[in-house]
Amino acid sequence: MNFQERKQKILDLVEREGSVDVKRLALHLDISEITIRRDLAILSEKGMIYRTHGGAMKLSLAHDPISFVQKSAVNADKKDYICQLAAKEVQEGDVIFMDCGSTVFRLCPFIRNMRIKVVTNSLPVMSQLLGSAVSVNFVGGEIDPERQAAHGIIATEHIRRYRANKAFLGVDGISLANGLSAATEKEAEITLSMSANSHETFLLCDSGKFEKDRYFPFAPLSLAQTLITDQEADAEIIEGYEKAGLKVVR
Amino acid sequence: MNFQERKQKILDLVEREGSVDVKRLALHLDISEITIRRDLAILSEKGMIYRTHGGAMKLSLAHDPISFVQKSAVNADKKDYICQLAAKEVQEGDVIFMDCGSTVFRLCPFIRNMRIKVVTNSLPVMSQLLGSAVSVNFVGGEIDPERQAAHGIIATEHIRRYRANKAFLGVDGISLANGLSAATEKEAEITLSMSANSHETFLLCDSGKFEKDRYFPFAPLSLAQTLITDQEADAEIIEGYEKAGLKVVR
DNA sequence: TTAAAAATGATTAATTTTGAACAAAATTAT
DNA sequence: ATAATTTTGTTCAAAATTAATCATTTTTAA
Repeated sequence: MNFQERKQKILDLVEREGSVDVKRLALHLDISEITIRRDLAILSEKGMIYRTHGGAMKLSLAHDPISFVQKSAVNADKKDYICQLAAKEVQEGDVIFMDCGSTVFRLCPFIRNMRIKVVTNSLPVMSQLLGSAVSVNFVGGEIDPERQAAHGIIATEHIRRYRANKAFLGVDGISLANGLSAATEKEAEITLSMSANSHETFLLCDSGKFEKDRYFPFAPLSLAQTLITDQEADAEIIEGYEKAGLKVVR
Repeated sequence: MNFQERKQKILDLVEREGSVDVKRLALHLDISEITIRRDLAILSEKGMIYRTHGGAMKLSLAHDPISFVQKSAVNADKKDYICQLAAKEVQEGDVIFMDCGSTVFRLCPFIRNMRIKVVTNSLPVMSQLLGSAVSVNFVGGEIDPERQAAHGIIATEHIRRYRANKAFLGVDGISLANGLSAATEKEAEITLSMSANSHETFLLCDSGKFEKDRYFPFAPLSLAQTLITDQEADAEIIEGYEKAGLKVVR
């Protein structure tokens, strides 16, 4: 029994059963487990099956219903709280920008049923909103597979073609001294152009990022009109931001 | 029962019932409660469910997010055959256009490991190629949830910004009398602009579409240089196309 | 036929997943 | 509001799975 034969049988079985495990395959094909593992590794490398611990599955089954899944977010509950507040700011008929931050992503479930237009450079956001009441406009350009989003010249040009009522943007850091900062230039670029082309800018930012500066400071606090955060935010810091002109919602 | 399988069942149940609780899940899936909690935590962090005390809930009442797995296409094996041939035309370093046809989609597995640039307006194509060796450039614009692709003015403008070596395009109908035809104007628009901005145009078209006219004829046969098809194609018809100037590969 | 290369198997170390126990937090009942 | 109950987070250990290494067998090619 050579690899080609085993490959055929494995694929057959995966197709029929949906999932298989190493032990049973080894028994069934009368070959050692290590060889089965090697076979599975090759098949999954080629994108023909999805490798799981102890076996493998059909790709279509393992594929998440949302095909572009956000990497596990920290502070999921804080972010959900923030997004609930943010959703209240959205009205039927709005055209809104949404960037590719993990907080902004969680706004999706709260706006799915509204009749609005969303312009976004985030694949997860798009995939969450597709098939909902929301009309989605995706910003094109080179896709960064890491960030699952479009960036670059073409993307910013695309954004400039549109005019939105509201922009909902994440930031990686915010401080009185240095304003807004991002982990990469590319993200900052998107944030700037979305903000520039929308009437009102909302920052979605959990309190953990307050008074933290990241790699690339790119704008003063005055870029945004409103900061939406969680309830654990420090009162003094908030007061400082308010004095700097930000409306703080929490 | 591994995580992937449990995830399936949990999401299923959440979808059907609207909410679930840890105890029943543990019983039902025959696994400890702590593991269920960990599973729920992961799913909630990914934004797929809403975590509650003692269980989890569906995030939105809207129906399933669209899965990007292309519906099992008709004539799948013919299409795979065609794509195998098409893949031979692709060389390392190429920049290629791929449209949103179901045949073109099946080209993805054959080019995953090549170092090329793909410019596409098709979500399924992008999703298949993300995370592979291929660098993906997605055409922006309004997303048509039905067709899972970007169309419209912005999309065609975006395409015009790029210059590709090769375009791999599907057609819905092809005939000596009326040339190429499409099911919708939007698709035709994309086909035209991709073809116009690439050095060489390949039509991927199974023989079932030969001498069929669809709703919207939009271009002469001479739009393309090469027609790639399957082996069941009628010899006389092919001869006709060849006389009209098409190179036919099968 | 022999040497080289590829595939397979066995062993052990590392990693991942799972479960148990108990303190902390949240919810419910009184 | 307070106590009782439930649920969760955390830490650690056990079990299962995988990766890595090397020896053995099989295949291929000179």
